[in-house]
Amino acid sequence: MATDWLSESEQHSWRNFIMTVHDLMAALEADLAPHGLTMGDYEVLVWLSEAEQNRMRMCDLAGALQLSPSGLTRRLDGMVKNGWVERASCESDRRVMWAHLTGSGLAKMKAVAPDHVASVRRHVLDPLGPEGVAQLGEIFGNIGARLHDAQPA
Amino acid sequence: MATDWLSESEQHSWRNFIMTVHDLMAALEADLAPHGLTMGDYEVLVWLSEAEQNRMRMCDLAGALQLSPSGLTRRLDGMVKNGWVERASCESDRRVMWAHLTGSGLAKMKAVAPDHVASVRRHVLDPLGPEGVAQLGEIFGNIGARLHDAQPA
DNA sequence: GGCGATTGCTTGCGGGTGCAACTAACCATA
DNA sequence: TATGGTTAGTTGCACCCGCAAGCAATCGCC
Repeated sequence: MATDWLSESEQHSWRNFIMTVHDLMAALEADLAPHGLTMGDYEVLVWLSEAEQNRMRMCDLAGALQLSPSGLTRRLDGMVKNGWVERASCESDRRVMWAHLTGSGLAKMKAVAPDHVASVRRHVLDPLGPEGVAQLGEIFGNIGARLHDAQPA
Repeated sequence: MATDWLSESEQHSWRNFIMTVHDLMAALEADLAPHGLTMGDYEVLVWLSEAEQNRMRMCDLAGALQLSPSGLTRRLDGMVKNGWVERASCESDRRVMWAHLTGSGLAKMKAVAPDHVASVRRHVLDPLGPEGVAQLGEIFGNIGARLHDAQPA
């Protein structure tokens, strides 16, 4: 039966996906490394730069980054040390810590973004073309929809 | 210019991909966890079970798993401790260590595979349908081809 | 045959992450 | 107001991983 194992073409697609994702992430990390940051750092910069007043609550940021609370604490430690982010306590709820993008962090973001965008273009968007990019979005939209349907139940 | 940043649709596709991959891997890991192994462990079982005489040289296995030599050493440590894999020295080249799948490891593989296959079907193949699966393979084939073209140069 | 270069694997070390436990603060209800 | 439950964030611990160093064995070339 087709349900007990994968057909040859299914297996080909699946393994292609699994192995290429690994290489792709490594390539993106490698392109970002000369700038002194990781993909994780970059995503912090992106989210904070797009946030109102360039700041987010730790818990919201952790959710956005798909990171555990402790994971975010440690990641921010590094970014604070680099001067890209500041912690600020919240007046209205003293449990909350704001992660606030500094001017230096915003400058870093603007300096690095073009390179990273070019990297994504080179490794992903250009090889796929507009049609492939649309398919990529649709495919992972479908997978994500199924995932989020099942989980919160 | 379109080359300095991503269009809205490009950004949508890209973020959808990045975030869903994270959730997808977490879901696959979670489905595998009750069996007492990780995706990494499972992949070792797959490669060794498909290998000639159920064994591979460490360096070849590391390449197959996209793992550094030290990473493989540690992963095998765990699998040896669980009795799924044995190390065996090679007669013809005494630098080489064979990673050899034990009977217990093969049994584990056969016991777990149907569940994992079902997990992949549920989270990926079913939501996409045959056409989507083919697109998935093509997309990452294209990305992978571009990656491997550039690197070895 | 011999010696430098290469290959295969392991170990030390540091970085990144999640889980569980903990503290602090907020909230809801009596 | 008092108390139990919830939420936000940090810290301790363990795990996984890659890099660099080290060691052993093999290969290549004189």
